[in-house]
Amino acid sequence: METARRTCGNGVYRSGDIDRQVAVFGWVQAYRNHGGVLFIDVRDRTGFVQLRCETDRAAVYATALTLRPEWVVAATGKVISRASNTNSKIATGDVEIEVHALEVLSEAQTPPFEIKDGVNANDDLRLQYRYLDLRRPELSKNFAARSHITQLTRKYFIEHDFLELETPILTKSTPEGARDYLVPSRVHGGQFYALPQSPQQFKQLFMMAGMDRYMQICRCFRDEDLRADRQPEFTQLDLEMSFVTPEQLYELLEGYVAMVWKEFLGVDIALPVQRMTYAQAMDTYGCDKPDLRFELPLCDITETVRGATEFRVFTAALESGGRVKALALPDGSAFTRKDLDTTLPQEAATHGAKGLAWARIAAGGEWSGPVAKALSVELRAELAAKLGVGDGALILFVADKAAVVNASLARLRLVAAERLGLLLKSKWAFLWVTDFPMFEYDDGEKRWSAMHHPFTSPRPDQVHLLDSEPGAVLAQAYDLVVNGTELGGGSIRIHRSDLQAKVFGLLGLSDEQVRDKFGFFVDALKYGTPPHGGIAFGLDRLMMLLVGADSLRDVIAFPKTARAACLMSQAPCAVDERQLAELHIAVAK
RNA sequence: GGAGUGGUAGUUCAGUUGGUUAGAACGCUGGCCUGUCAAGCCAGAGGUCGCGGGUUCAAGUCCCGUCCGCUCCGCCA
Repeated sequence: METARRTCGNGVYRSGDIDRQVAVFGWVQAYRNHGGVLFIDVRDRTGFVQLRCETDRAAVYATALTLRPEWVVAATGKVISRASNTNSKIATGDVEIEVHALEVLSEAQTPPFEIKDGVNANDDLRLQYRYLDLRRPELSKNFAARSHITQLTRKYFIEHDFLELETPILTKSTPEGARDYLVPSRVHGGQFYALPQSPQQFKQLFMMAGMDRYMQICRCFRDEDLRADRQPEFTQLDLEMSFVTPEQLYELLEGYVAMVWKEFLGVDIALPVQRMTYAQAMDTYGCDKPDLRFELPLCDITETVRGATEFRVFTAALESGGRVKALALPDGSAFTRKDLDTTLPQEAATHGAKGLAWARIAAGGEWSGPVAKALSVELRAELAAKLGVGDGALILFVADKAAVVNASLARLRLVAAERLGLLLKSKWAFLWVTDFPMFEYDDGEKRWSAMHHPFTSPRPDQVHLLDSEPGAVLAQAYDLVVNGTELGGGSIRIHRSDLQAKVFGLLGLSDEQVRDKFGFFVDALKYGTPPHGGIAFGLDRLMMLLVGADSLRDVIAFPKTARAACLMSQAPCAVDERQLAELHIAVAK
């Protein structure tokens, strides 16, 4: 029977199949023995169907009695109606297979956890037995979805005249950016390749080569610490176009996400997507990827409180050049005294805030809370008006350096939204964040570093500021944010070698470093480079959003742990001396 | 590098102020059962309380160290 032809997926049998002679293959998900009749649910990735084995077929019944969960079986028989015993909770619940022959193809040890949805096994156990976890329908459906999305993606961009092109995995380590994963060269002792953090330079070289429109679904590697939405290797939808403006890119990519949301979720996205500058986002929401499924804006009250209160927390922050911002919740009743004294300050503290001040406005306009008594009646009225809140409101204040104020209030905004039930998975808020600064100052290294990457073009109207005021220069860079997740980011690139040289100089790279690290690239720029730009989408994060996963591990088939290990294969691991010797490597003890 | 949190049966968990033989559910094994579909009923087996050290008459429980999972900060152009 191993050679019999499978009729179809187990989850697709319906009443229209009744009386068909069929062959069913799959894993035993459950068996229910009623003495004279025995039911077996046989699963594959399409679902499961119920086999019915009866004592009057002695060989079938004898085999059925031996079955255990996760054994692999083959059965032939006839699709029959369940008559009065249909089960509407199951897709195949109208029918069952009357088994005429049954064969065990593989026995299975008892698995370390049950293979069914809603399983609560520990993450480490699930990762160790990933191949078993992947049998669970709620996980395997994510990978069918992923396949669907990659096909839709290729189709969309090929239809828009893109070429799908490949770039090297063994490439060159560059300064700037994330820590590289290095690969030692056997042939060139003491030298190393780097795995790509992204194909950035190669895709620009494709533009210089006249490829015009490039796309790739490619793996990228960054040796940095992990998060729920960050793995050391991840998949990017990588794009680059010649002779393109940001407006054209927005239009193309809005078309892409609209197509994906429509095809996969049946959801119509309102186009065009809302836009906001980086400066607006930081001012209003305290972060560069605001979740706009809900409002709850932050309000800068620095100038309102300056000179108007003796409240030490505020005055101390002002004296050292800091800011005071407020997050006003029109209805604060969801927050207890314990939240205000403990939970919320702890959240704020993870982002550097030394404390959290708060005030409630009771019915009748009476203010209470630790801050209230330090605020005059006039100031209270002014704040309430500025924040647009009245009776029942809760106001959270953070006073500190601007970066701390923004980060901690942005965090509290999300905590509050979660508590208030505003993080709806059925709601989609798309946003382009534009006009990022070119550079941010690296206090540790005492130099400017590129906010996006060193190939990002300044806005044409900003070039003249490069010499005088690099911190103020705005870039032609943009991020696409969905429900507070940075889904993708890109920029118009520098296509003139003199401008590129200037930017490298501002980043503190010497001519020698530029020649050594980017020599081929700056040479290429001199041979007729078209204006070009592009974007990269995090495909894994896109999948997280589409399937509603809370972790990248649910959309990456064989993911790594928070310490970048694979619990299944036990990578990374030591290698033997002989391998190291070939690579001219000695491990420091 | 830092902070938080978790680790007890195959699995998920409970385990009080340190005190008798560490429990439950599911799973597993055996038996019964002809309409279940989270099948049901009966019986049974199953424990290095992550690991190491310490305090104590006595440690799953307290202390110190360490390993591993998860979340977050730093980091991630």
